[in-house]
Amino acid sequence: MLNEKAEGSIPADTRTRVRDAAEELGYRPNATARSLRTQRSMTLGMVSDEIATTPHAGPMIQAVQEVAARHGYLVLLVNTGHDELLERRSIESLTDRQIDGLLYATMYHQQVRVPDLPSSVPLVFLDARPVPEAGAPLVCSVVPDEIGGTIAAIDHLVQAGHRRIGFLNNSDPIPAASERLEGYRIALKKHGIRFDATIVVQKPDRTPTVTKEAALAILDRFDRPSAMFCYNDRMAVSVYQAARALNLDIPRDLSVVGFDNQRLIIDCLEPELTTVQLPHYEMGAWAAEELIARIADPTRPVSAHRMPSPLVAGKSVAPPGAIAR
Amino acid sequence: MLNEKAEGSIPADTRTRVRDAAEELGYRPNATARSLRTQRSMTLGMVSDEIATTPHAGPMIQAVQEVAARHGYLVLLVNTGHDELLERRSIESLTDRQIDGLLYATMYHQQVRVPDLPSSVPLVFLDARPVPEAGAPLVCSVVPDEIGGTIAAIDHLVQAGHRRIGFLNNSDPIPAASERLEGYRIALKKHGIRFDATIVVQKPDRTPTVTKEAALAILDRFDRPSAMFCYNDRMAVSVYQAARALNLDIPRDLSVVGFDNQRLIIDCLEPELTTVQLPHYEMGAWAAEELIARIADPTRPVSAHRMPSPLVAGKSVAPPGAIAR
DNA sequence: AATGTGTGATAAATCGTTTTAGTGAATCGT
DNA sequence: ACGATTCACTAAAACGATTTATCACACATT
Repeated sequence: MLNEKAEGSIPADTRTRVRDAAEELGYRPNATARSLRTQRSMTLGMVSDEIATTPHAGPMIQAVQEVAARHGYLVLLVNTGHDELLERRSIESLTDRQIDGLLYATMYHQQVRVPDLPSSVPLVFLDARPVPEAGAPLVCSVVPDEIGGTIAAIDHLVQAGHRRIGFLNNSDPIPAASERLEGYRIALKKHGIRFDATIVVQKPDRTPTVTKEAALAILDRFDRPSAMFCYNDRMAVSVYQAARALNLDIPRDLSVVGFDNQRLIIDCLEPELTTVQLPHYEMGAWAAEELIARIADPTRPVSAHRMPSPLVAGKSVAPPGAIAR
Repeated sequence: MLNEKAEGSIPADTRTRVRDAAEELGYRPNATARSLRTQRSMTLGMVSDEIATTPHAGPMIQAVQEVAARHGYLVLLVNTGHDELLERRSIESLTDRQIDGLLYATMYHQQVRVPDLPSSVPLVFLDARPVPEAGAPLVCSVVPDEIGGTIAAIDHLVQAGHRRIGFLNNSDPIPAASERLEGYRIALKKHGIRFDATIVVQKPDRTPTVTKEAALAILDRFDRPSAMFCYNDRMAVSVYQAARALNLDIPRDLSVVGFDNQRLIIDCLEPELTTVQLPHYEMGAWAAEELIARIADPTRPVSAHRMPSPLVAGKSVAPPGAIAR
């Protein structure tokens, strides 16, 4: 009676009277009963490996949440750490609650197995890609355009006049690292610059001292690069520290470009770091939109989207000085 | 039949046979139907003002999520920004879904009005306190012990030998700022140190340049303090930058203590910043536990908890040098 | 032996909606 | 004016579990 379906059928004044009365009494339809009857819960499930440890989470969750709200959905959030059992149980728990769709998010660009899930539940990967297995079901995904972002960074440095550009990369076996290396090679080739393995180093992330030593090793040489491209902003911090230790002024003696656009880090750095934006918000929004569209039309073609990663200019890039020519 | 209630009644082998069959068929009880009948959804609602803009969110959400999972609950997360209408609609949407309890979180210690909510739904404030109004309903809350944390910081500095301790505070009208100022006064008094308004300055947060200028103004004087206590780690960054501009070595010429223990920031600073931990994880866990306990027993007495904020020692504190005596 | 008590199994009611079915009246076409 | 179709409205069924009611039967007590 209170729904809009039977449009012309009821006299307008009656309808408004009833509606007013309902308003008056504070009537709210019981969503649980409605879900039970309609088999739709207007709820999206979101599972992710970790939320707290990485600072990327915020914008992604925020975006998913906003898009969901705009379409009348709410988001059930679960983070499972890397506990397989917990993950399985969480997903069961979500499907028990009749979620209309599931977002599977990881906190950095990663390859993951496709979780078991009733095939009736639409699924979208967020900042993750299905590991390419034979017979694995196709599933929608959105990841950052690592290669494009890297090329933008190198282009920017080359345009500033740099030809000798070092790369401090992450050694972990993840797409983010390998694709940025690939982008680096592509960009060098594009500009006719020879790849020099002596100024490319891969170190595990999360050990600032190791990173700093690696940066020192590259920078404390007569043929040091005039610019450093870093896997992320945190590693760029180590480069800043190494540069200071060697009395190199940024950007006069050394240009630096990071990755992530972590404002918290960048605000600590003088001069402000030039970096590449990881489009977490945009990916979250895309994934949520895609999922909701897929709920409406489960047959729509699956797509693997790469979200552009634009350069964010700071003040850490300048033409190379006289020394590093 | 599949529940554990009728314990001794059914022969053991029959029960296991039935259970195995259920397992085999992949039977899962429909949580929606169960909720409808039992009026319990095993779901907690969590609304917060903002998630993405502040980096505190992670540990709080994580803790809530973990505790909830441990008790068999899932968390419906909504963030409303500062949109009153959206907040009201979100809370309605949550109660429509029969949530068993609601966490109302803010991203920094704040006073908030108590949201309207059916009185049957237990409510706990997280990092927020109800604004003290006449006739306002009492509600559980957990906030950081700002005063205790501040005292710990000042004690630490005094123990290192400092007597002239500046304070760079936030000027926003929020409990975090006023209570830290209160803690500062209490700690000084405790150690018999006179309050000197010329080395206490309050500036709005989020404007690093203003903060840096304020720090410069305090430090570029013959009677500059030998130590600075800062409202948060971000402000401490400005102090570091001011100190460098003035050629003051930290900690030799100036000791610094921050607040928040933001690892992302602290990892950027040399030397490592001594700071005070804001117990986000612990508060989240407490709030979730309290909420779940309150669901089980709605009559339990309301409590306003203050979570200890311990000092986290870095390398930015040393005995005062000869100059600043 | 008759009554009362406990027990295990089966049937029915319930939760609050949506959806379908059904009913009588009104409208329409020929 | 009669049969057919539409229409507004009421009643009932369905969603899938839990909870309560019913009932027959065995057992124990007086």
